[in-house]
Amino acid sequence: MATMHDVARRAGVSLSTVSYALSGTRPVSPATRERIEDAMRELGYQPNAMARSLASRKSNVLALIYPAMERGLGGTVAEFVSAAADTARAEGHHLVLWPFRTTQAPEIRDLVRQGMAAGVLLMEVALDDDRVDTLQDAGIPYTMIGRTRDVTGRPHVDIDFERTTDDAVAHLVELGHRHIAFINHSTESRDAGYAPAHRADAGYTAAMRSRGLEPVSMYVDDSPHAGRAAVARLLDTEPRLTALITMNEIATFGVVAELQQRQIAIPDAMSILSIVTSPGVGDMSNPPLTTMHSPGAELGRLGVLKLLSQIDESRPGTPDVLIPCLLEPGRSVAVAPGTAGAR
Amino acid sequence: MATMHDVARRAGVSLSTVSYALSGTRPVSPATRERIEDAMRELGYQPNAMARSLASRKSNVLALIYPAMERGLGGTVAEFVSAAADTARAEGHHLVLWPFRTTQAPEIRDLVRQGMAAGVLLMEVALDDDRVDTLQDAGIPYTMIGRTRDVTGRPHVDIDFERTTDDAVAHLVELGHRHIAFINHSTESRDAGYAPAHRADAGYTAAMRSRGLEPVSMYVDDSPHAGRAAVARLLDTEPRLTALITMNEIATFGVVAELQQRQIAIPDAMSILSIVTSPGVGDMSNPPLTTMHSPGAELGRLGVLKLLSQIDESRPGTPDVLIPCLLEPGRSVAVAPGTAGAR
DNA sequence: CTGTTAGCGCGTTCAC
DNA sequence: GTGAACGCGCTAACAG
Repeated sequence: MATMHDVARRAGVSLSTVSYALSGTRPVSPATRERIEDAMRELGYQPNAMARSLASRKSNVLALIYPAMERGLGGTVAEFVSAAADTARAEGHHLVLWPFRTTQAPEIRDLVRQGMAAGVLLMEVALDDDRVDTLQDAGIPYTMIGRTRDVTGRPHVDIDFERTTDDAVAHLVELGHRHIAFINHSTESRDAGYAPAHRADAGYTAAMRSRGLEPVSMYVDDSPHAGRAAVARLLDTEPRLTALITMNEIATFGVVAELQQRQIAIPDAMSILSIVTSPGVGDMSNPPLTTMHSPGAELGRLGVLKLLSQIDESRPGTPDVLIPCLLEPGRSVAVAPGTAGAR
Repeated sequence: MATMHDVARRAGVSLSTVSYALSGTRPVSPATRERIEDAMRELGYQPNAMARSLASRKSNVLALIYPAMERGLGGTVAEFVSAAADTARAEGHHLVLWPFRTTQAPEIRDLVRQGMAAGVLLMEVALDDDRVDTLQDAGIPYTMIGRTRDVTGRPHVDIDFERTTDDAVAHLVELGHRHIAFINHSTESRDAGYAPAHRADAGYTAAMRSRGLEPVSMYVDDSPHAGRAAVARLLDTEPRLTALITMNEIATFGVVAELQQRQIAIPDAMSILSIVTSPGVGDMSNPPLTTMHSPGAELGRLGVLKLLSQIDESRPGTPDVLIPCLLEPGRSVAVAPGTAGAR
């Protein structure tokens, strides 16, 4: 491994000149700059990241904590990670994932204190999350992807679940639907304080009530079988149902299968609107589902920028932001049966 | 942030003594050791990882490259990551994930050269994989989780697809099945050189032929809908079918749904054996699927140990290893219809 | 068993 | 525009 010293000698300049040529902190004449660059190329020089961050007292690593390794990374998270990594790179940083469980807040804190990262991106934030408190107390730069119950003074970017569920209900109501059920994640996730389940439920309920409609919301396990069972129960208790909003990809597979088996036509007899989905899931069903797609990439980008603004005081601050999911028409939503004409 | 210097002063010892007390490289008397530990505690001392690896010329970071961010992480990978992280920690290292696409081999190489990691774990290795060549040429310690076409001199741990498929066929044949089809991943994945698709297909085919049976293997997209279509086609072309081996979790959902819709009883009329699955997927169907579970955790552990042995010459070498998936009985496999009595 | 000291590779303040 | 020199926090000889 060639060092800066080697480059300097080969280029016939001083060590610091090489440093300046590299960082651009100080003007360097085009001639010497070229000589330096040649030397670097010839030697295959790579600056030593450790020495650099030791001397500069700053790291260019951003750590993304993704705790739900047990369940794996969903498509939404994948989009998020890709965008976050690209943004970090564009800003001269490196995004790395640290596979820590939610209970490992102290480990996360210590790693940052050891200089392993300049700041932390927290995913899968629960309504009450120890990690947030720990990082806040330690004065470590962080940004939540998601939100705790109370967000005052806590930098975050998140999906706007309230707006998304309201948009979903509004879309269906415009098409004449009056009896719309909501299929959420499992009761276990709700009880564990899984924020999306809470916020979406609250949003859906409010959206229905505000339109004078009766909410029917269900918590369903993430499995096709549970999805089928949920449909069976719903049709039983609410026969007038004409539309379903689902926020549970795996269960939605079962929902579709059960409806098909019962010869309930999608979308003519039953509309399905799958919200907070990852890319591609809509096309995995037949007919392709109408979805509201998570703003994963946008959140990744904004999350990184927000974190960088926490780390580097000189950067412009970025606002906390909530982004709704965007409607992607498929063929699983139609005018409510019995509704006159088009919308 | 307190430094070692601060600790030394507070404990009334020399700086190097603190270093030795920390690393254990040299004996330190219990008395002074205690004083040092007290001082560290009182100051909330955290060793600076950058300075340490700069001085020692070694990093304690292991990078796991996971390229399939496009598709997200499956459950198998999640098991792998958890075990790998735990093993790394137990060995005094840190596992971090680097989200790089397969085309970014040079970036990976450069990051290691910059000292950002001591070695690299490669996942989703294709039959022909640029990353492997790049790392090998650069002399960077690495271990494949998976295998290229040619594995001579290329450290790896992987699923034993040949053995797994043979075990699967053997299990079904013992139960009297003679007409057994195989549902693989998509043709696209195969054409992209996705190694599991190739190896499992070859293994299944050989396993059938060696028993005088006719292989019927299909490449199916990873979607419930494609799974349903595959079943329809299979029943059409091979009506004597009594068992299916699937290596495609999402498609399997559709397979089950289609069979149910056609009133083909699982497992009485059709056995389903889902191989290379992640934990929990078996229970997501009804009846719960009989599966052959990927040795994710074991691969994670062995992969890390193997990488460490590449990094540290003084460690005992570990052999390349192939581990078959393990049968986990569910209720989707039974004696072939028409088979007299039990096995 | 402990202390002293010379680097590790680079950033950065000073003088020139 | 350039170079010399010091220090970032720590490891690892080298001396006792």
